[in-house]
Amino acid sequence: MAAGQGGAEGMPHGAPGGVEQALHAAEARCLRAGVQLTPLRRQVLELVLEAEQPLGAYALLDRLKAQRPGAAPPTVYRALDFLLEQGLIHKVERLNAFIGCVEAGHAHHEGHGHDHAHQFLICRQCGLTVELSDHAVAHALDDAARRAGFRIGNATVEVEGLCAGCAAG
Amino acid sequence: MAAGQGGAEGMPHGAPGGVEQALHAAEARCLRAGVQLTPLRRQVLELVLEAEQPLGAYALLDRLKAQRPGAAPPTVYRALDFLLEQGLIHKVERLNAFIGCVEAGHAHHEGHGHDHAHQFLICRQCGLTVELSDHAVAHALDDAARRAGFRIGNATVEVEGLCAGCAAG
DNA sequence: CAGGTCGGGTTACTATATAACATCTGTGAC
DNA sequence: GTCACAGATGTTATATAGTAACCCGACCTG
Ligand SMILES: [Zn+2]
Ligand SMILES: [Zn+2]
Ligand SMILES: [Zn+2]
Ligand SMILES: [Zn+2]
Repeated sequence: MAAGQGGAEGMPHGAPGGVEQALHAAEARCLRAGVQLTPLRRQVLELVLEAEQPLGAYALLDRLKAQRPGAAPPTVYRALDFLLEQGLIHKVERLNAFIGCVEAGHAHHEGHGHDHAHQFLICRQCGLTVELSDHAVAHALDDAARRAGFRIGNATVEVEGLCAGCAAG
Repeated sequence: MAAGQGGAEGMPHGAPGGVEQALHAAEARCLRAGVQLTPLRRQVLELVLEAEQPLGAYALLDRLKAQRPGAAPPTVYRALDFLLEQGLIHKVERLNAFIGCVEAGHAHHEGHGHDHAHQFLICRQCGLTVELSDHAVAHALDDAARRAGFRIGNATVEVEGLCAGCAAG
């Protein structure tokens, strides 16, 4: 954790006021999917979206406790499971942390539901984490797996490196 | 953990008697690198290589205790750190588990040392885990990262799916 | 009013990983 | 020789991540 870590109002990856917009999109999406984006789930999603870096479950729990003193690990894990199932967030395996899906708000992707092909670029210095949806990567991986006789499911693709800012500065 | 989990004498990914060969290759490699493949580290490497599936640190610890009753978590984690640094094993992030590097014994790769580009295919049903070194995947990832302004470091690429055997049966 | 489903509270626990300090052993300086 | 140092391991305690199990209230349905 090196760079700007604003409390609750940090500047997320997408847009400054994009959190509210993303929350509304998530509500609409859950409505269409016939699942409930309850206040708790919405709160957890909001916490994930507000952070400009992936947050661990216990970091989320700490923040959640401010609004919901009784919160315990299962509280946050259940909400995270739901959000993962709905494709609203992703887990970054290398960090044991969670981050909002950048595609979740895009109308033209709403058909996908969960598990679209994605990749993460993680800056080792400032922690900046960027989500890509690179088709070339997805296809190369698909081909390679097929050649090995595998029927493909979800893929975890996470690259550690230096972001443009940190490489320059 | 679903399929055949032979005790200490399982059939590894490569060859039946390949474990001894791999251990000798590892010794030679460490010698050349000027680092010590101590008995403890060698034992841990052997345990990793004997399993035909990735093993978690505590599973390794249990097996290690049979030979080394005093072993504790740091014992095995330190050995694993060493083996990771030397490129003799990899960590499978999705499983929090460790597996021998298939390249480690290949003479023509010995120059690389650690962190060669690799990918894992993990069967969700039988746990079979296969390591690939697909250049097309590596290049696609490299390109994508470059376009995003990232200077690339290590990549974690892990695909969950069904192996040929499980897809057929 | 049952009886079912779902979300969530609560407690306790398991699993994964590391910090910190102690001990031992070999090596080179003096 | 012995002092100082580095590397490897032992030892104890703790931090971090994730789950199981049980309960309870809200809601719907017959
Ligand atoms: Zn996404
Ligand atoms: Zn950076
Ligand atoms: Zn490898
Ligand atoms: Zn299989």
